Formats: sequence, structure tokens, C-alpha cells
Amino acid sequence: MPTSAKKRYLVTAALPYANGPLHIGHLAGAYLPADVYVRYQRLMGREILFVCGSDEHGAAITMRARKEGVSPREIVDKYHVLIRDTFQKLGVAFDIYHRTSEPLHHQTSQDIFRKLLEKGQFEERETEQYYDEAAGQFLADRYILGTCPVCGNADAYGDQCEKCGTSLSPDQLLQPRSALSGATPVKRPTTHWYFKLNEHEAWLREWINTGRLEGKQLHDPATWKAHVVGQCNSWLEQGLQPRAMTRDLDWGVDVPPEIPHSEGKKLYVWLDAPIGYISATKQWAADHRDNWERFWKSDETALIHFIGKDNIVFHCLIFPAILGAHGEFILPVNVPANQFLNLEGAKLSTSRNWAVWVHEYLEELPGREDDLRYNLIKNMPEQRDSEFTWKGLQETTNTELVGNLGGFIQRVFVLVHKNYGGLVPQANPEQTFRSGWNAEQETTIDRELFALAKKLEAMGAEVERFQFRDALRVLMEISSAGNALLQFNEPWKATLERTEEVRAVLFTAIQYAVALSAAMRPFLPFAAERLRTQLNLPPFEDSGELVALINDLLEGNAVLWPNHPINLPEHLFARLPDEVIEAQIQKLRTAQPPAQTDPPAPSPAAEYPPVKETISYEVFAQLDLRVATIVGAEKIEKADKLLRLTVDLGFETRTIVAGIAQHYPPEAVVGRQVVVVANLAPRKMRGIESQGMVLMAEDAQGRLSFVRPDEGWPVGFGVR
RNA sequence: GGCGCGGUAGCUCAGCUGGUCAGAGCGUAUGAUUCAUAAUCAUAAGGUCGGGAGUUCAAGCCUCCCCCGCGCUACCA
Repeated sequence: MPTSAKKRYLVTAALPYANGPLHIGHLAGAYLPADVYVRYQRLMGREILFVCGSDEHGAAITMRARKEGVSPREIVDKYHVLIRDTFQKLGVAFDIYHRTSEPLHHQTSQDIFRKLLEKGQFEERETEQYYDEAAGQFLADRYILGTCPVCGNADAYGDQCEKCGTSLSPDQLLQPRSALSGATPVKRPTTHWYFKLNEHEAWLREWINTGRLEGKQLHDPATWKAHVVGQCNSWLEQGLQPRAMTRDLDWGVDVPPEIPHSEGKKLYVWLDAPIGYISATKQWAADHRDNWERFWKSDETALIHFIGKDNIVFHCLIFPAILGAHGEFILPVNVPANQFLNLEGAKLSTSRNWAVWVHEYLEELPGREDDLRYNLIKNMPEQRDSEFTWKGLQETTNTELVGNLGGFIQRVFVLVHKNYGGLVPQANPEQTFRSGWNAEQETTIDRELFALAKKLEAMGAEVERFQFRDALRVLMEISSAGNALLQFNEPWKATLERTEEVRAVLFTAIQYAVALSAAMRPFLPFAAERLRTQLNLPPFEDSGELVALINDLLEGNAVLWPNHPINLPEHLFARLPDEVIEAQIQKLRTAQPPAQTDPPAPSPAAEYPPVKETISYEVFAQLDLRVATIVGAEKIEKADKLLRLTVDLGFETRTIVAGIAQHYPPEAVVGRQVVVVANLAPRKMRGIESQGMVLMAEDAQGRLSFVRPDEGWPVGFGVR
């Protein structure tokens, strides 16, 4: 079923995590496409609700709060306000920007949890988890620090090492310690609720790939993006596993207290976050005396999730499974996830501060919201990763916005003022002139307006297909045709015998300007509003203006009538000067990690890892380090990082598996002298027993180098 | 290593189920124009559609192999 057949729309945009500001990647990934889509549908007179809000739970926020010595509440309050205001300033027009720390959201999440429990969707599992005896609580993965087994970073988290990006489990950390007390955690049994995702695999597969569920056609899979379906099938092929939906945490939504063993348990943030869409809808409905259920529980609603590609699995498999398991909710008709935006040739990186922060942009380039929106939409990563450059922003602003679009509007206004004192001229409908769409073609006003309407429809069709770049291109084609219309007919040569022709041309041109004001609205809301004011038309209400306009044009009717007074010309856009661009490029190149009080995401790793806890000589002396020679090396099958080394210790030869394959090819290490830990407990990796460990030096980039004695040093003796 | 998505003109990117699919915008060149923020309009470039093999009357678009980028995943003592 095409989404346009639905009665109403519910659009969600990924909930921003409230522990850092927004960057342009967030905008290009989820918020701008959602905003364009929503604004367009409103202009087409469709009922559409656009919900979003701050995701305010999870261990990353409590961790950050601890680090900054404030409460989690202070963190989320700060970023909630910053992010909300950033969206507002950029013109992202949510109907509601809610937050998951609201009581309403807690209730909603708990109700859904209860329902799932009632329907037997959970299994309780007891597992061993790290427990901090000093602090008297279980430790979430994020709360366990230790040395990364991959890169040696002493401050890796239990779920991930942020230095090398490796995903970890707490058990993999060397020397685990509690982030709360610093104590060495101990294992204790704890109970958690696992959602039986595996039981939903079959219908999810069918639903994703065919759009059918229980015989009903819910969506057309051909309209889903290839990378979205691909990623889902990739997961489905590997088999879905039950997933823990609770955590031992002290910040988040409580597991409903009446449930046995619920004490100290919170809902997993990934469960409660998408439920935030529902609670935001509820809040909106409460504020507007409306019924939220008609958005979430009606087949006549088209639910669309706008997200970045990192969220695909959750929005296409796990959350739908939860909605399906619950039984009362509709499923999304599409999840038009975008890929990633790169910046000046490199991936965005919050820890390296390689980003353009939206709130800073708004401050440093005031009045240029639309410039950014335009460039990001034009370069939106719809099918693959794409790229933002400052030069590119300057180019699109100066050539396309200022030159083409702004230039056209300026020309029309100046000419109408020069010729007719600022009043829309009266034109003869029979008068012919050259078409803006084809210089060879003689045309009349109604035919020109019909062609214009067709273009507006074409633009809308692209928006419906989530092809926002193409939609923007069509918009610019209208502006170009307007310029061509003027160029071909030269209304500035208003000689006496051409009076009627010039009137018809400028009358048509001003209709173009009106059409553009509406067509621009989804993409360039601020400029659209300014143009509206210049045209001396009432402000946008974002309800059906575009569809009304298209209908008029299709019938050859004008949308601005003779003698309507327009205001004096005023530049719609401003050129972006070189200095501004250079300054931003400089800023990026010299970017320092942000101050501790206002950093993005997780705080950057210190240049040098901190010195570890002092140990006694006795502990040190337990290490048996030996000089050895690598006598053989080969790549291990199916492992990117591993080499199987044969090392000669003099008194014996051992096999050691080392994670150095990405730093040294096998042939380059044979013959090298190294230092090995000779008394490390053997460990199997990829089925091969590793009998020790080779010492490696590491630099700030994570590169590795052998630690070795002078050339030709005898092997087998100790290191001290 | 497995899986997924990409690799198309100098740049940024479109190309739906194989047969006007070899394209758009920007940049560049030439010409036109001067109402307009050194704005606009017209025309042009000739890119072996990552490489190789195959299927087909016909392949960027299908199959196989290889190379590169990104993501997920495994591995990492």
C-alpha cells in the first residue's frame, strides 16, 4: 500500500542521546529528511504528527555525570535544552520534543513491559555479573573499566574500548575495576528479563522482505532502501537471539516494582528509547485533547521512522518485534535510514572533535540556517556515505541559493517595481511569449502555469520516495526555468510595442515566485517565510498551501492576482565570503578536544594513558619475561588480527598467538627478537593455544612495535 | 574471516523490474545578455560505468572471481 493511501502519518526521528550536542551528521542522517518530509506533507494538507525527544537514560549518561561531578539529571537537563533549542533554531518543526525522563514515559514503558511479561515474551535468566562490593551494587558493562585486551588502553569500558573502537564484554577486560569505587568487582548472580526475539524471526523475515504479515500487505518492500533491507537480512540470516531488556542500573525506567526480583533493575535504554516515540505522542495528544491511539493503533496511520544507519536493526527488527509481540501497535511502513556523512574527507569523530557542531554553527554563522539545510539536503547520504565540505557549503550558497534562486526572485521584484510600481500587472491570457522550459516554444500564461504545477508534483513525488536530493534538484529546476523565462523574453526591454508581452512574462514570473515560496518551504523554511513576506502574503500555516497552489495552477489559474502589491526587493540570501569559510576550515584544523565542561559525547582519551595502580615488587617479580626469536609466523584463517607465531626461547619452542596481523605481515616478523611473557596462562584463540604473550609498544594512533633487545642478543634469558 | 551496502565525467552524486542508461548539478571552455548579490541563459566535455571472466540478440544494471571504501559481526590476553 502506498503511504499516500493512508489517512494520517506519524513520523519519528531518532531520539538524540542527551549527553552531547548535535553535529551535522545527525542532521543529514535523520532530522533534515524527516523535517522536509513532514513539512511537505503538511503543505499538502495531510495530517501528520512529528515526534521526537531526548533519550535521557543509559549508563553513558551516568558515567558522564560522575566524571563531571554532577547528577545525571543535570547532564540531561543541560543537553535536552541545548538540543531542543538547536532544533528549534534550525527550523526542525517537531510537533513535540519530549524527553524520556518524564513520568509519562516511565509509565508508558512500564506498561509495555508488563504487557510483554504477561504475554510470556520474556524469559528470566540468572547470569553472573560483576558486582561492586564497596558500592553495594551491580555494575553495568559501562561501569567496568579495565585494560583493553586489544590496544592496552587502561580505561576501556566493559562494552567497548573507545580508543580502538573494539566491542568488548566485561569478561574480556584485563584487570577489571569498578568505575564507582575502583574496587575489583566480583561475580554475583543476577536475574534479568530476556526478550524472546528468536521467536519473532520468521514473521519479521516475511514482513521485511514481502511487506506481508498475517496475509495483510503492510508495506511495499520495493520502497525500502537496499541497505536497510540488506542489513536486516544480514541479521536474520545469523539467527536472532534473546536479548536482555533490563539492566542493573540506578538511572532509568524501573522494572515495574510489583514484579518479583525487580529491585534495582532498570529497563534497557534501547528498550525504553523507542517507546519514547509513543510517550511523546501521548503527551502531544494530552496537550491537544486528542487521542494518541489513533496514531499508534490504527491501520490508517503510516508510521515512518527516520534514523541513521546505526539504528537500522533496532528500528526494523527489535522494536517492530516488541510492537508485534505487544499486539496492539502498528508497524512502520518504512524506515528510510540514511548512511553517514563525512567531513572534509574524514569520518566525523566526536572524540577528535572532527565535527561541525550545529549550535556553534548557528552562533558563528547567524542567519545561515537555510544555507546549511540546503547543502546538507543536497549532499544527503541517501544511498551511501557522503561528504560535507566548507568549500561545498560556500559553493552551494553562492551559486545556487544566491545566484540562481535568490537572483531570480530579485530580478522579478526589481522588474515589477520598475515597470508597475510594485503591483502585479494585468496580463492578457491570449498573449504569447517564450516558455521558460524551452526557448523555442511559444507559450501562454496558462500553459506555463500548468508546466509549473507539473514540476511541483514531480518534486512532491521525489519527497514521497524519500529522494530528498532529487526533490531539491526539481525545486532548483523551477528556479532555473524562471531565470530562463526572463532571459528568453527580456522583459527589461519594455518597449512600447512589447508592453503586453512584458506584462504576460512578468505576471508569469511572479506566479513562479509564489510557487517557489511554497515549494521552498520544506527545505528552506526561513527563506520561504521571508519570500512570503516580500510577496505580501500571509505567513505560512503549513496546512495545505502547496496542494491548493498546485490545484490552482493545474487549472491555469493565477495564484497572485493583478494589482496585488508586493514589497520592495530584498536579498533572499547572502553570499558566503571566503573569510568566513577560511575561518571555519582553520577552526576545524586546529580543533582542540573540547573543555571538560562542554565536551561532545564521551570525553576524549588523554594523550598519555594514566599510570596504573602501584604494585609491589613481589607482584612484578611474578612476571617471567624472556628474550626470544620468532622463527615462524603465519596468518590465522578467519581472523583479521591474529598471527600464529613460533618463538624460540632457547630452552624450548612455543606457539604464541598475537594480535598483530594488521601491523606486521608474517614474513616481516620472522627472525625478529622479541620479549615474551613466558609464564602467562595458556589461552585458546581461534582454536589455537597461545603459550605466552609478545610485548608490544604502542603509540597514540594504536600502532604497534616490537619491544626487543639489541641486535643478536642471546635468547632464553630473563628481562628485568 | 562472515554478512550487508557502495566503488559511474575534475568534484558531489542519479541511474526503478537488463534493450534512448551512459546522466544531473557544480567546476571548466566558448558565446549571449545586463533587469539581477562579478548574478542569468545557451552550447560543449566525450567518463573502457573498480578490474577480469561469463550468461544473453542485448549488461553499470544478471552470474562467478579479484581489488578498494564504509557498516555490522567474529577474532584480539
